[in-house]
Amino acid sequence: MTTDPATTDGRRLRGRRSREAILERAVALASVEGLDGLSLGRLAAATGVSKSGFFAHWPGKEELQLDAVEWAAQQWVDRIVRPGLAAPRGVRRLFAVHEARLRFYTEKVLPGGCFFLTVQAEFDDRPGPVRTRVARALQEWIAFLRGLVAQAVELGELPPGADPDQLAYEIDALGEMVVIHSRLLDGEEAAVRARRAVLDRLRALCPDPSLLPED
Amino acid sequence: MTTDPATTDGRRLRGRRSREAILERAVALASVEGLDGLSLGRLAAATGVSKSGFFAHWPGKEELQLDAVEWAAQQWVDRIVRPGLAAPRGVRRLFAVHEARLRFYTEKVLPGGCFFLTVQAEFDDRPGPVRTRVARALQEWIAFLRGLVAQAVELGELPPGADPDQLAYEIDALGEMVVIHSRLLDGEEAAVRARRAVLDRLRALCPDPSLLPED
DNA sequence: AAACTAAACGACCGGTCGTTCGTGTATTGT
DNA sequence: ACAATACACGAACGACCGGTCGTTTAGTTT
Repeated sequence: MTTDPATTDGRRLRGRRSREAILERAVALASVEGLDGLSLGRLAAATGVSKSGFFAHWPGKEELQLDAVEWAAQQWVDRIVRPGLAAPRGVRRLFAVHEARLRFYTEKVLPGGCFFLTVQAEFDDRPGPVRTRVARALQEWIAFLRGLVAQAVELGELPPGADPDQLAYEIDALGEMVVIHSRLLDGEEAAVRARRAVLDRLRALCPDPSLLPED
Repeated sequence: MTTDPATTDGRRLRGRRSREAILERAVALASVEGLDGLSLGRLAAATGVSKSGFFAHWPGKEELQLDAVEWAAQQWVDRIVRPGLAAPRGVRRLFAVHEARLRFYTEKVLPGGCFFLTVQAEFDDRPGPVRTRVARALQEWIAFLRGLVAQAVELGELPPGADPDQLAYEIDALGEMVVIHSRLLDGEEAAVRARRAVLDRLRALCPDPSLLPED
């Protein structure tokens, strides 16, 4: 039987619910205005709670920001990493992850397009715990991509000379800039170009052309 | 003889000087904190003028922001476009522009790395005159890159099938993301990878390998 | 039913924001 | 010499910021 008060106590349950609702809204709003641009007053209005109610969950704004990064990272894993892992190891998985990311953008899951782009640009020059946490998230994402490339090399689906760090950078850069280009100029064309770029790059390297779509 | 009061009147001269000094500092500070994150109070302290002194030059903050974008665009032309035009037409000019941009980042001309990355991420979801102006700047930059690609195609230095829009997107994305990667994780490695990526891409397309460096 | 506890509230704090206003001070034209 | 002009200033404004306070509401325990 479950006797953990955190799951049986109705008060704490209610608290956890609103905590999660707040974090979800915070990530969505921060994808537009940034974690610092987001004000507690407006976040309160958007979630329907009072401003002072926040301080029952977090001692200050910075702790809320850190939890928002955590929440966004989890969302990224759920929406991009995990679906990608459904594809078979090698270049197909690598490309599936890239496509999952592009889908994340074109489906407009977040109103601002990408939480991490906004927050990375916001905090890359502002030392502190938030920057540290954001840097770790980027580092883990790049390490994940690098691992997928290395796996593809081991499987012989990419040539032994392929540099995992190099390819991971290229795939990330081509994917991330879709957000800015699509929102500021093209609409959907940027995602098509980011897909095309990575697809051509991988097809040029992969000895087995049947592993990747032609277009 | 010059009788234009704007250049002979010592008062207006002094005004223009401080106006330009303010804009230069504004662009530098906005590359770190963004155009909205930048406060007039701190900008005043950084330039040594009083906060109220701004309103002798601009009716409000938004007009200052618009002029800052203009100033940054001019700086971009001076530092990246014009030096690139010194190279001979074709793939060499295209690559020279890319390298000039990477140099702009690695030389830390702006304390935040790139004014436009910060401001694009800040305003891509905020309608208004600033967003419009920023979008135009990006559009002009992409059009410039596209023109360089088209020119290289005409010269036979890139195959007729090369898509200028596609290549312009790739080169911009690979270059821009250097800012985030270098500041958040790698240091200088991101610039090396961005250079390598574009160089390999162009060398793979260019029929004359002598036009581009080997490494 | 009384005692306790977690969550959420409204009112308010000091501080900073962008902006306005009245004044001072050089430099200019007459 | 003396207004007129252009720039810059200090003081102050209302709005909003993150954060604190004492209190109320809802759920649990005994």
